[in-house]
Amino acid sequence: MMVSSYSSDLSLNEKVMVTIVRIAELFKKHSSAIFKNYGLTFPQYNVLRVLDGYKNGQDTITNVGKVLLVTGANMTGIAKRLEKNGFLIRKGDPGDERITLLEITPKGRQALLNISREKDKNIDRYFADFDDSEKEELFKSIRKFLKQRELED
Amino acid sequence: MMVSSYSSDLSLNEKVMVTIVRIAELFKKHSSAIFKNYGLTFPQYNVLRVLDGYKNGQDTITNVGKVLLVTGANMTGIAKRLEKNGFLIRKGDPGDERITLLEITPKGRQALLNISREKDKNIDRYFADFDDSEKEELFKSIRKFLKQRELED
DNA sequence: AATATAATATTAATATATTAACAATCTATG
DNA sequence: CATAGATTGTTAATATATTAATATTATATT
Repeated sequence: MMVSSYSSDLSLNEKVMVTIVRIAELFKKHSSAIFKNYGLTFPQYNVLRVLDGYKNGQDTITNVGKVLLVTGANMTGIAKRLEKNGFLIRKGDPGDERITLLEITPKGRQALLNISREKDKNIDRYFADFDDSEKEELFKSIRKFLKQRELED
Repeated sequence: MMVSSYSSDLSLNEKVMVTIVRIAELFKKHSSAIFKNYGLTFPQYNVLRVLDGYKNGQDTITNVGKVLLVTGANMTGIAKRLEKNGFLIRKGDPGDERITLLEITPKGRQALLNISREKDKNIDRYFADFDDSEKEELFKSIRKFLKQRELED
């Protein structure tokens, strides 16, 4: 099987990008498999995670989308499915009738708690061969990487 | 705006994963914007890229899917749309009638050539602040990272 | 040779994602 | 105040993605 022959021409830069995309995809697959047992998909989990970070458990659709890089049209569907399954409720903002507020429910918070341990175990598996200083180094490196590109837009 | 308050509780490990997913998503968005001008989506481009790596420009649906971490059911639709737009053709394998071979067309190869320069320029932007040794270090680090997890399945 | 199992690909149902078009509300400017 | 423009969210069309069910062909086992 010549499965990997095509990658031999890639520049080092492209190899780094391909590897990063691959890690992200593997991570999403593994995480999704965990979340599924609790009735959540990957983006749905992340929406709850953002809401859970606020004391009142609320944020607007637009804000959550900005944090997660999810477009508004896409957020509409994700929020509707989350509401249908009782993980959040949607309510209008009294001060601005254009706005739809999302508020995580107790069921939503509980789901995050239930998922927590398994999720962390999955994450930690990636770091089995890294010591603390290596980890810090890697984080600094990819943060610089991300910042470089985020600022350009 | 308290947009980032939720992330303060994340462990270093989780921060690394979140950052990697974010880089991958940004990269996909930027790449997609380029490919779109040539009539291709991100996964469609990657399928062509795999086929282009073989001298005969051919591979089975299953093999391409394995390389790209795309499920078979998903490959069916992607290949059909690529065929509809003339970037590849589908043909049966004379030796095994279960198999559908994908073969990149001259139009497909030309599209890759046309995209090449812009694609590389986009990639190189991420590395503006990295010298060669830093880059090698980063690559080694994330390769170890990926291998650790790929071997577990 | 007959049949059970495996491999390959497709279809259907549902969720995610993007862009474009739209509707409703808010804000700013004259 | 009136209205032009911006903001917020939804809908529609299309592509991607997963899982489950299915059909077809290959392979293995008896």
